[in-house]
Amino acid sequence: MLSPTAHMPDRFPARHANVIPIQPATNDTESRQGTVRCSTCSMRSICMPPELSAEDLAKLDTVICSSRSVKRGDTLYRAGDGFQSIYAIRVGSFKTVVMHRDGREHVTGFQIAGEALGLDGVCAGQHNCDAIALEDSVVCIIPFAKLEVLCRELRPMQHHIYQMMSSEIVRESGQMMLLGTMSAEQRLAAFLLNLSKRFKRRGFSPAEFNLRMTREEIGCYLGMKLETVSRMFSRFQRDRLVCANGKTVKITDPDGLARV
Amino acid sequence: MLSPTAHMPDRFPARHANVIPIQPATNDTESRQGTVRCSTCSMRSICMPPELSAEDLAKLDTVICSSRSVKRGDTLYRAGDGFQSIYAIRVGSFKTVVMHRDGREHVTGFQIAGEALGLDGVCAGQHNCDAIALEDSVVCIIPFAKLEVLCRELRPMQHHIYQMMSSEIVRESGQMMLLGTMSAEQRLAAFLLNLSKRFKRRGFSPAEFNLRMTREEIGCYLGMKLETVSRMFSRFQRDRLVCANGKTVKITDPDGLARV
DNA sequence: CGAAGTCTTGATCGAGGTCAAGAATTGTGG
DNA sequence: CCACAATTCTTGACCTCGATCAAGACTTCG
Repeated sequence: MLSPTAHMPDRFPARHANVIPIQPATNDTESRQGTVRCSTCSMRSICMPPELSAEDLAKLDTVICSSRSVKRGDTLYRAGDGFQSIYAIRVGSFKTVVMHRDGREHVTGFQIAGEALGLDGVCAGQHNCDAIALEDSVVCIIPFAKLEVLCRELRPMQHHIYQMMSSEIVRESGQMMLLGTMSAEQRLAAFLLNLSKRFKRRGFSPAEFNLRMTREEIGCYLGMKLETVSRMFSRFQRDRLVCANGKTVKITDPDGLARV
Repeated sequence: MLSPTAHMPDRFPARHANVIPIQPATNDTESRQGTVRCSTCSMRSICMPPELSAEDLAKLDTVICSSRSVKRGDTLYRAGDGFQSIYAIRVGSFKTVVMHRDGREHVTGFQIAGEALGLDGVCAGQHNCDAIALEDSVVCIIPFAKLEVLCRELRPMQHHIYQMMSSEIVRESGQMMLLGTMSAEQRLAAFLLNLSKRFKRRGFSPAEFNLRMTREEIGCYLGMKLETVSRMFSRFQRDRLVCANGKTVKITDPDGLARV
């Protein structure tokens, strides 16, 4: 584990996050959002295990007590940055990007409100990818060292973190299958249905939503070129499966889309 | 049924170092109820965190105390099987395969001695893929519920499990990048160099080793057809980067391979 | 030994990449 | 508010890498 004195990359203002000592609430100098409380957060049913008692939640509030705003296009963290915290998205959305030394980029995921960021950093003590906001966003900062302490006390939290990491492993397996075996058409269909499902889970319309990412970013996630993404959208439109107008997408025939 | 001793598959000539099963120091005669001891296992430096005390190891021995033999071609677990344990490979190697309902298969990983299997099961309480032995193998059985208890007591173990899961996330990110952005030639080169590195880590020759998987399995892992795998091997041979003879591979120009 | 599985190589084809041009959308400053 | 520049998106024409089909060689094993 990195020592608490591990230096902060200078592109991050030093007041950020993890250097804040073990002190509850009031001190979040860097947050533009004020105090964060899991105990009263509307996203809790998505972020946290259901079986936490009021007492457990109080403990949680001492660990997760600061947030951070990230403007569209800005990075939450970059590959190589020292790892101190994981993040839960409160508002907005992100993409995670890994880069090969030759400059080749690949989008490994899109994350929306209620989802976690940064789990890849535990492994080597430094982040493995860039996390970039697709729109103005707010994240809860979860200092990982403190979380580990908490997880030794609260069995449900411990299990929940294992589940979160395992889910990410399973998600990536599915994405590998998509990239390894599906046609461009099938990939885009799977992508849209997956987004739809996640929006639905959060109480939004599964049928109509706004894409926060460009065709190029979608392509980079699905392993194809932006022109191909555009062509597949046109094909779906022609086949009356979706009605796509720029970033606005309306899924008119989800079953048909699933059968592609 | 289960063979009492892990034997070396005789189809592999003995002159290749890594063919010799990576034998733990203890003589473990058998499956399932055979005694396994992390405290005296030669793989421990690969499987476990270094900072465990003798006392910690004794605790570990109460959790990880049985092993299981899996014959070539047999499954350790299947997608859908209830999740109870994770596994550490003592001897041999495996592939993990996810299947789409339409029958499409994708190999998500190859695991060799010292590596873990089954972490994908935590998420939904059931395994997400099939784990199939590529050769006669032996795994340590690690009951996950007991491991969780242990991790609440032993900080280094707790952190180690987080690291293992995070490593898997990072590994899969890299594989997604490979599948999403690289040419067939680059994929095979990256695959061979990755295997080489893992063998080296275990004290075997990084330059010469035996593939335990078929061209088809490699292709299914790298998102290409077996014919393409074969063609790429021939191309590397022509360019004097590797000397491939069926399953025997000798990397003659690792730098050249990395530059592909 | 023969059968089944695995590997190599050639010939051909097509999905998706590349290049190009123009349309639509978004953002910015006056 | 509009004008205009910068992104982003769509569509067409063409080309390439890797898939597909096919045949034969080699390996493994009962």
